[in-house]
Amino acid sequence: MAKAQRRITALDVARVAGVSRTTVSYVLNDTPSQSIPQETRQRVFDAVRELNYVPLSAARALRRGRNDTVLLVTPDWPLGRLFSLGLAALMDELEGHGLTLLSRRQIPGRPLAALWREHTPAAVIALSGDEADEQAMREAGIFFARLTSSRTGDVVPPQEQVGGIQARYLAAQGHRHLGYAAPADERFRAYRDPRVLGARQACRDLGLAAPDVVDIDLTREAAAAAVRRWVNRSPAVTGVIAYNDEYAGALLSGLRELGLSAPGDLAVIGVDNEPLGRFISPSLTTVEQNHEEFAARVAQVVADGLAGTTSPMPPPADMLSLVVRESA
Amino acid sequence: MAKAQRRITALDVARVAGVSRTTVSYVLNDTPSQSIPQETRQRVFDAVRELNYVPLSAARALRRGRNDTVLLVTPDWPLGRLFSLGLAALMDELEGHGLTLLSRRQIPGRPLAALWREHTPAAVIALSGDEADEQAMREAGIFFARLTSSRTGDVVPPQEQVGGIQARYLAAQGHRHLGYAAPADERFRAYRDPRVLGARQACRDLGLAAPDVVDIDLTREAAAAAVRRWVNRSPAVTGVIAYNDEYAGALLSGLRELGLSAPGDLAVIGVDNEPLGRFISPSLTTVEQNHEEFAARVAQVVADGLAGTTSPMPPPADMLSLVVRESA
DNA sequence: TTGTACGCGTTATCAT
DNA sequence: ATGATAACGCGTACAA
Repeated sequence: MAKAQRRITALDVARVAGVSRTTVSYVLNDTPSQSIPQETRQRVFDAVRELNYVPLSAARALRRGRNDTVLLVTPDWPLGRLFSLGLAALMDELEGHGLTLLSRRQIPGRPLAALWREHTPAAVIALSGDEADEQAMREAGIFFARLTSSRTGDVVPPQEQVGGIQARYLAAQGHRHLGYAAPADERFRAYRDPRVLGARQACRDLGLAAPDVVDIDLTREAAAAAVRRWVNRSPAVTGVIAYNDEYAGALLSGLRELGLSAPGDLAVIGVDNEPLGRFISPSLTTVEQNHEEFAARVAQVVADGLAGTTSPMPPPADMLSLVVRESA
Repeated sequence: MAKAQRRITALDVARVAGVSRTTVSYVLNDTPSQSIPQETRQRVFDAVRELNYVPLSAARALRRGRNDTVLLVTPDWPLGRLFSLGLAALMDELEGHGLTLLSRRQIPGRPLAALWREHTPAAVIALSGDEADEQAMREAGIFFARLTSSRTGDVVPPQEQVGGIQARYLAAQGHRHLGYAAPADERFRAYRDPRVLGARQACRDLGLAAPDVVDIDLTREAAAAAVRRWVNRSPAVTGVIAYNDEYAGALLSGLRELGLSAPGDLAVIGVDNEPLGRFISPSLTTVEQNHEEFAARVAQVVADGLAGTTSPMPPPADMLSLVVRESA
């Protein structure tokens, strides 16, 4: 039985390759200030393969002062669908850039600094962040990507735009009086408020009355009640913006219960392009947030930031697409 | 302007607290073999707070030979919905145990060892793994959690059980001749095959004929064609198992196109409990895989494994629940 | 071109 | 009960 065997270090590689440990390091990091003959390099590579040597990230990090990782700081409220699904994609994208994603939850009281001081990542991704935090990280040489920022532009699609797209589409279909089915659940505030705001702004820009916002629970009964309110209103609401496809589904269900249908009696538009939306009747018109595109964009911003390249950062609206079907 | 300031180390804490570095380390890790007077401990804690000291994980890892991280090795085929959604939850759960999740994609050619040798995690989570890999990790003192294992029992719900539950439910509703709507897309093989197998086994156990498996694309037309085949068969198929809710939705849509309906003409049961399933008509009967429970279970297994506790590992079937609605 | 030597911050062994 | 000191593996200035 083999005794618990020692780790294979760069020194072992050096011995096998018949060079010094320094040379191994130079070759593996191809240090620009050193020129190693090709033959020597090959000997090192051969030894690496033979020994299955892999550098210990902890030692690298200790020495270089930073890890080849990206720290994702997640908020304490529940992540939306865009984020949950984008997470796996983000990991892949970053790995393509030689980076490993690790994530920690943001504790409201605790300062952000505690997290990156502990992990010393190459970059930090956060939904939002103090000016002070950002400054401190800059000084520490850590690239900081803030996903939502009113000043520098967002990486994440501004939720205002989501509401705006919905409102404009309904208006384009001839609807003059809109409703908004918003979640009563407080936990969705972070998404709900900007979406409602965006819809309201779009209506104002279009010269329409502000949408009639109704907070509903996610039940057919609550949805039916809202529908009744809208159709009986005068002037009647003819198009309604749903917070997401789930709420849109509830509205469709409520309409059926009342013997009404979309889009004739009430047009409905959702958000998220849930898989079932295309198979229901009427099929659901919706706004899709492409989470893979989202992940790719975030990864690109980080990679560019680390490379010192000024990230092009095209408008995030590209990540939003309108999926027109039958319900509106 | 402050010059790029030095890191705050345990030595700084020691100086402020008026003790030695060693004592600081003892207090912070409360080393069992040492008993430090309460007053000294407090002085150390105060100094830590005052200086906002946070231990550098890289240095810890280098010295202790392992990180406080869990390495998730993901397969190279696309992760299912259970996994994608469970990922965020898994991160949270592990953080609750003082662990940080980091993930790397499994490269088919590359040995698993390259990954954990580099990161030296406390534990590794993988979908599957060599016997040799497992052995090597055991020797290296790394806990290995294999999510699917035919021998030791799975952490992830066996997909065979999913198919079994679906088949048994339909049988309990009186259906004697079943169909299975499977994805034609090759990328779903890893889930598709065990689910079909489970359904087939359940049918055999129940004395039913094997389900008529039809591979379909995710379109209404393909679904309608399959439906036509089933209802015209003799004996007619009266209940059909869908690979997931999306395929179930396609079937429902196909039924409508043919002027038929569920469950009267053909009962349909799905998998995943997609959000829209409860609002469509007929509402969708389905098997739910609770991804949060899944994440919690995985985290528990890892935490128990690290603590040396023998994990209780109750049957993963708890993670599956039947959601009975109208469609079957 | 290659080798020697030091330090990164922490934990653990051994004295005191 | 506390302190001095030696590793952990790697990168790099400097010497040869």
